Amino acid sequence: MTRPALTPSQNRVFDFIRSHIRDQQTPPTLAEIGAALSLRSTNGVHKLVLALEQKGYITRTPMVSRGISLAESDDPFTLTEAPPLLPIVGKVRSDRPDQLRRNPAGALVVDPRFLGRAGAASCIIAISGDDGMLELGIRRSDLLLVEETDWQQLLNGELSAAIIGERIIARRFDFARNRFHLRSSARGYTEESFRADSPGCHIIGRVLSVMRKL
Amino acid sequence: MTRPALTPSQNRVFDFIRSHIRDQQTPPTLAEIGAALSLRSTNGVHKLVLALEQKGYITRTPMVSRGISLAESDDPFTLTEAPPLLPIVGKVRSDRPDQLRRNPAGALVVDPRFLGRAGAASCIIAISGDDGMLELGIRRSDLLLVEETDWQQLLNGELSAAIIGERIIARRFDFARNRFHLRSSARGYTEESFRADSPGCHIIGRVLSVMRKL
DNA sequence: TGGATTGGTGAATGAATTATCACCTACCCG
DNA sequence: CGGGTAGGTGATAATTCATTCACCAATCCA
Repeated sequence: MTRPALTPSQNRVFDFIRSHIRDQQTPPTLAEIGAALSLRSTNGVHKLVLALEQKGYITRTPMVSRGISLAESDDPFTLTEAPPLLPIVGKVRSDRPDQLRRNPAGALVVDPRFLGRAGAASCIIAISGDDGMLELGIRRSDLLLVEETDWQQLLNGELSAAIIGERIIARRFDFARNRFHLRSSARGYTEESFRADSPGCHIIGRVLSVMRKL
Repeated sequence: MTRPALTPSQNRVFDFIRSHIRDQQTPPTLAEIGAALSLRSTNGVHKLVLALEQKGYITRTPMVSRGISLAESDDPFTLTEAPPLLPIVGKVRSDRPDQLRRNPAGALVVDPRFLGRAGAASCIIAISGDDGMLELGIRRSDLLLVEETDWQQLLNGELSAAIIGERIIARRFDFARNRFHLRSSARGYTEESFRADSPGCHIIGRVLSVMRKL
């Protein structure tokens, strides 16, 4: 990270930007920077900011107000890339799968490694509604990290999350003769199967991780 | 902090604002909020944001782009403060418990809620070495979030993590007649017991959470 | 039934903000 | 001296963004 040294003026601008983000929770506008350094013209600021960008101290988004962000690697503030914050799904019904992200019951910070190759945007946290996968160590009210996918993407035998009625459950997924077969691995649970277009069953995606607070 | 409850729509907006600030380091514009919630008009967003302000969830600066900030009281903690990064314990031996944090095999970001009342400084991530707590949904190689405590602090029956030899296991803890009794909940595992000062067994603390990447 | 609340669409207006142009000053350096 | 670089003023164009108005639909409740 050997970036070119900053001139005194550039240093003042950079310091101001950094503290503004920390204190105000938002980057400054060019005019605000100018006011802080007693500059009458935003153009002077513009050039200084441009220099900061070229030297790799900040990143800018063109034509966006306050489109300044600190370059990675700078200070503890941006140093750790913000870990994913996934929505926890609330009440849903199998016939309204579009409502999955509608009423999040909150959000959960997860380690990015739990996502595997999946993007954070396609992942949600669902709460297991039964003990049907007990042998696999998944219990009622466990937190399931689910990658949303079409059921067409699932391989037979993959661990999937599905909405049955108003309950979200984890099951092994199999597709055959136009029907889903949801296999449990716990004694006392029988296999359930649904027509692929049944409103009583919606496949959310594949289960990537399980978490539980004791 | 008894603020009026939020409607589902307001909740979605609030969550989006919070995560936007969190990972973009800048509050969203009305248009950005609208895009995220699939609203065509910024006016709808404007009204929702207005409601959030009136209910005391956010503060706004008029006529300022991105002039939204989270109201105090919405725990500035989880927001500003980076989520806990806990060390993952590497190889250890029961007779050298002081080496627990010596050679961490990495670190894991966890949601602060998994810690319960425990401080992040006293918590570590250990890897379960067997299936002795299968009935509880804990399996070999699961990640255990353990609060380090003296065994004297543990209540009988609490779920604890212990080092036996070179393996870390989760067990129910009981103390009687100067001996630890580590009870398994899985068939095929028998209770083990150790003298309180046995070098073959070290109690790490209590297990607060379990996580597993599939 | 009728009104209040909430959440929308769509469009228009103006303030806020960024980008850019012309031109100036000071300083360092070959 | 001449030229390059950094930093500045001032003005203006271009775009983003917040605000506001008119109107609509669903829901809840008296």
